[in-house]
Amino acid sequence: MGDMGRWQPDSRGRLQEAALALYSERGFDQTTAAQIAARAGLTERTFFRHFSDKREVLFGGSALLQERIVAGVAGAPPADGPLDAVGCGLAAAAAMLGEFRRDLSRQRHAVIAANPELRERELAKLADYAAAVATALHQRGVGEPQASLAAEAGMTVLRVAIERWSSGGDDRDLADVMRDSMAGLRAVAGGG
Amino acid sequence: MGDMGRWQPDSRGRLQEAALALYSERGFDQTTAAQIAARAGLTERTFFRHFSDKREVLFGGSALLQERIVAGVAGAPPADGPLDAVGCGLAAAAAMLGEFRRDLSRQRHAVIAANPELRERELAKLADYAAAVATALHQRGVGEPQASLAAEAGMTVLRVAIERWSSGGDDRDLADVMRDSMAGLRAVAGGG
DNA sequence: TATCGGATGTCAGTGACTGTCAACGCCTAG
DNA sequence: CTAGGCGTTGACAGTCACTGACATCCGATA
Repeated sequence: MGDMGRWQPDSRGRLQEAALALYSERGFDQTTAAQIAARAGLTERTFFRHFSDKREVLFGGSALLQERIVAGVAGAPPADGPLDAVGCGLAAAAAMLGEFRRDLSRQRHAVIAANPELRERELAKLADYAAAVATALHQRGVGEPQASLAAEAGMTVLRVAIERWSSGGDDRDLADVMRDSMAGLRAVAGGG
Repeated sequence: MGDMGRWQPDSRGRLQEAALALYSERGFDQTTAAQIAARAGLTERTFFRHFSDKREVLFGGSALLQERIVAGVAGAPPADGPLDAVGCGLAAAAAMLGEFRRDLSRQRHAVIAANPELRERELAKLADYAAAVATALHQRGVGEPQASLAAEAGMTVLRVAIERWSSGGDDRDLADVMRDSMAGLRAVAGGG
């Protein structure tokens, strides 16, 4: 099922590493797919077999992250309201992102922040998460537009928290930053 | 200053019309920039002089819309809280979008909804609005992360409202739909 | 050993986008 | 009325993202 290469193992992983390195060194625009492939000991054609486009190579873990978030929402206490349930999903996300090496997270975040096309793709991923979370809320009996609003608001919290954690000076655990951001949203939205 | 063409007038407008028509008929992927230009009586090279890429031709009014939103926020009553101020910006947006021919709005929305790349671009525009709104809130004395959260939450409301208004069965005024969505967010976020 | 299947390499092609330069039309100075 | 400046457009060549088709290679299995 995995992807153990026949020649050198883990072609996909090597491509991801090479891409992050080159995007950091030369910038996204100045890096060609052929260069990434060459650095990984492969050909351009093989790069596009593993990743649908040049941006996607930076978002390899997004499907897994989405699963975790949805699982967190689905596993929230039944008595929780929509936004509390989304908060459980965010906690799951924070746990998963916390496992990763923080220097790599920052490097990746810096590359994405430096390029408009990559920011677009990241927003699209967050929108995908929001759609999946809204579906999970529907299964908890939440109707529309509450489900969509809670899901999208949750992704707003995720985005703001990751921004503060990853490029700002906030050195606490991501989970803490995220709880703070959620509280901030509640204060702004509830207090008027 | 304007763009009154030397040959036929309004090259830019003709390109926008041609693009919307072709994207509707054949789909975004199946339309080439050369085809759009030909339909407008111009060349491919001229298309890319007016629009930075194939998607941007559908977002010609976004800069103006952003100005209106920011003006709405800046002009909100000083006593209003952050989210109320953002609500004033949304009202300005609804007013401007309401001036447009509704059939064209729906056609444009359908084209965008049908294509992932165009959805990405629309999300990017909304993120731009959010950044501008956050800046406007800063000038009202709102700090971080309240400004970013209120701004992003407001764009969430805008997105959900436009979705309901433009492709859903909600036939009321956009301004009404938007007020409802804002109330929904407050209920979800405030009530838990 | 024969062969099958998945991953890779090779090659040719389309189309988005860019740089460069020439041609054109309008406007203004003389 | 003419000459020259200036902004818009056309023509052309080039790079690179991405795709389809086909050959090839490796490891596993009968």
